[in-house]
Amino acid sequence: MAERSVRGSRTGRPIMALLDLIGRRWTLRIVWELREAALTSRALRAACDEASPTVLQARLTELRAAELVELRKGEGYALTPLGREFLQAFMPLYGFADRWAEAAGRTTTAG
Amino acid sequence: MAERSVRGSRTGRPIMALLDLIGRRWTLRIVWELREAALTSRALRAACDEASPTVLQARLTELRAAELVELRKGEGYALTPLGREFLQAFMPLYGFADRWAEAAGRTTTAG
DNA sequence: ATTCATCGCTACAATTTCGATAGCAAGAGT
DNA sequence: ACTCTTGCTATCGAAATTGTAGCGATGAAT
Repeated sequence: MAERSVRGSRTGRPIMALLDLIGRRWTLRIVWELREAALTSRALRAACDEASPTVLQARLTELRAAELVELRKGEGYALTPLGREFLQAFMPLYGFADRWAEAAGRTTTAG
Repeated sequence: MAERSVRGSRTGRPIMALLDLIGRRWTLRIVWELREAALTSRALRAACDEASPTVLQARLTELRAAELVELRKGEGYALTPLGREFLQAFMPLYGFADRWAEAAGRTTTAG
């Protein structure tokens, strides 16, 4: 089977492709900001701390090719069913983030 | 509380810090390659498709600061308990990757 | 003690990517 | 036609990544 257009990691294992896709700036953030509702490109930009449209557009193109995000006429960008499935699989990390901030934050940064 | 040294996303929410940490090239890959056993810096490099030691070292420093990875004398790099907890929270995405390759691969790439 | 291999790690230049700003073409409403 | 918003592109300086070479330290064998 042909490989998705992801950089490096030519092992063919899906996890590598996924690791590569989400291991880019703003990719995860974009998915995260779309978790509740569809956002127009500008609303999304605002949600992402006014990140430059250059990168945002590049990431959105990648996410659309990956079928995690789609552009709906009159609504803006939204998660596809597959995208929502991804988000669901990602959620445990949201919970971990809190425990991590609690544990690591206590010892590394000032408490 | 002082913020972890993560780029951007000054919201203070742990998830943003985590999103930012793992949204960098090779970060997730490194954690992934350490999932089973400790690896020396060179073994890790080999596992990561001979990625340049410059980035690897930078990511390892970040991961050590985040207390997800530690350097053990005579063993090399290994996941900390917190790192293993992270990996556990990440595992659902491993399962998703397969479904994703199945679903998206069928429509985007040749099938 | 000297050789040798391996370890974690760094220097450096070239390339790639990102960031910030400005602006375009298309569509809807007036 | 005018205005406003939307998705998207252009440009260029700044920053990150890549690729290669090599450092000092450590441990084992001679």
